[in-house]
Amino acid sequence: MNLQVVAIRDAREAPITLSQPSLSSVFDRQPLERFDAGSAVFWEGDDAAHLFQVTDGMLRAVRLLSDGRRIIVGFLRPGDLLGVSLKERYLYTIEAITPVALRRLSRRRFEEEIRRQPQLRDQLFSRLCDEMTAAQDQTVLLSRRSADEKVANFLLMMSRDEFGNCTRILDIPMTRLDMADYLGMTIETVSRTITKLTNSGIITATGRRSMMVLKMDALRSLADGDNGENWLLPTGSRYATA
Amino acid sequence: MNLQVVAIRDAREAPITLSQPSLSSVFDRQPLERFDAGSAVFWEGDDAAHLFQVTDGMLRAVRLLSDGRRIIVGFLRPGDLLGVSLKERYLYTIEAITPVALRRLSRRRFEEEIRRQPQLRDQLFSRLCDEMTAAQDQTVLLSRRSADEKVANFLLMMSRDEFGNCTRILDIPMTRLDMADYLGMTIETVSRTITKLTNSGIITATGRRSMMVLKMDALRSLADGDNGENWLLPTGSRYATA
DNA sequence: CGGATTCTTGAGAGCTGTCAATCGTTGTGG
DNA sequence: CCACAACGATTGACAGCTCTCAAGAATCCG
Repeated sequence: MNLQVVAIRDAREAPITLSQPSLSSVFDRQPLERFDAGSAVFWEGDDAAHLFQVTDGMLRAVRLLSDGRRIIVGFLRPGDLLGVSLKERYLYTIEAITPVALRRLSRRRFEEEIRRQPQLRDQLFSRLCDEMTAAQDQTVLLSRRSADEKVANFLLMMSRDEFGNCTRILDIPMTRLDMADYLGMTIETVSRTITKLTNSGIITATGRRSMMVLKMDALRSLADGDNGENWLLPTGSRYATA
Repeated sequence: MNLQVVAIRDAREAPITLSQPSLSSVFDRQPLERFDAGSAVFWEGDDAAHLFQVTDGMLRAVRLLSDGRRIIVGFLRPGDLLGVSLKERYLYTIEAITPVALRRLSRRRFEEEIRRQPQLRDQLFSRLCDEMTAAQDQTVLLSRRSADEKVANFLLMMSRDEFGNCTRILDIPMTRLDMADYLGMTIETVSRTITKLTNSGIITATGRRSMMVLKMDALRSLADGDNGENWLLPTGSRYATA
């Protein structure tokens, strides 16, 4: 569920034959570059001279508003492409949340490859369309959903690995502030919501930055906004809404 | 500020030479089709068999969530293309707000034209990128801004004509519900906010569905979230925040 | 161990949503 | 031309949710 130009997730469904190069394959020969946690790969406003493919680790795409508000446009994981744009300058800052490994390609060379291989252009185009519908969904999530729904959706997003499979054990490398700035909330509300989910037995903390989903169904129905069935407090049910 | 695949606004900056056909020129020979206000051009889930270019009037792109919530993804004006997608089915319903005139092209023919003229593909690609950054801005607008800021931004959007020029006289053909579902608010809050803007002398109603901007600067600073300078109540200033 | 950072928790206020009543306009039919 | 219904818009009262401000707890790192 990455946003827009932020990250173009490569197709993983179809096995790639040698005669049908994939978008990510153009990065294959590039050397690995490593960035420490907290360091920036590029800054908003920089000359958009390179594209990167994430090989390992997690990053965040950050935008700063004129009034100082900070917005996280998306999180990036292995397989994502970043820096795809037809603009002259990057529209957001990319920062490493964990130590990361990337492969870099100059924009010039990337565009050459795209030009040389029309299939790549089709792939890119198709990926852009997918990203846009994802952006639409994110817009809906942010504008019309409660804190519970937002956090539930976020946890579900984190529960999917890079291949789309669903795991019960979540690795949450980002801080509460990152989550808040991604979901359009404050860190306090994020914290309170997670506490509520924990108290209701839907999730349990297994470490400082990891947790486990105990009731995946409950989490899913929360994420969809099915608030009718009081999921909170199996006994006592102070919050009964029926 | 149209969203994503919803509407692809054609380039208007550069004059188009005959040897450099524009995206919209492929529609030029198509006959005009007219739709009454309130009627639908196509429905969410329909086979995405056609593309349309808006010639006259205003439309809305609507999505319905599983729980019944209604979301307006964008408004469409003359010059906009709609139905652009690589998906099999339309992702939203298009309804005419006013009487509209459209030109229709089958998707097959549109794709043929795109294939035949690589420049068109470039234009389309570039337009998609623009729309995605617009979608990003819309996401920010919805997630992190107050009712005042949302409405101010909406009015500014409506104050721009199809060529990007700014007018003081606004034509607002859509209902409060449309605005509410676009901005992620309720009709009551929309109404209250507009009343507040009117009382503060920033806008004034000139008709049932039209208004005039009296203080464009104030509207702009509101839209940007500059809430520090108490714009409300020129005298009395109950709302002083300094 | 001590400081810095992050996270949690609490109390209170403000904003927006909900419910409900009223007003104004539009359109229809007598 | 007026009465009336239908619809949209406005306004009010109230509740609930989220933010703000603040303090304290937990964790990390030197």
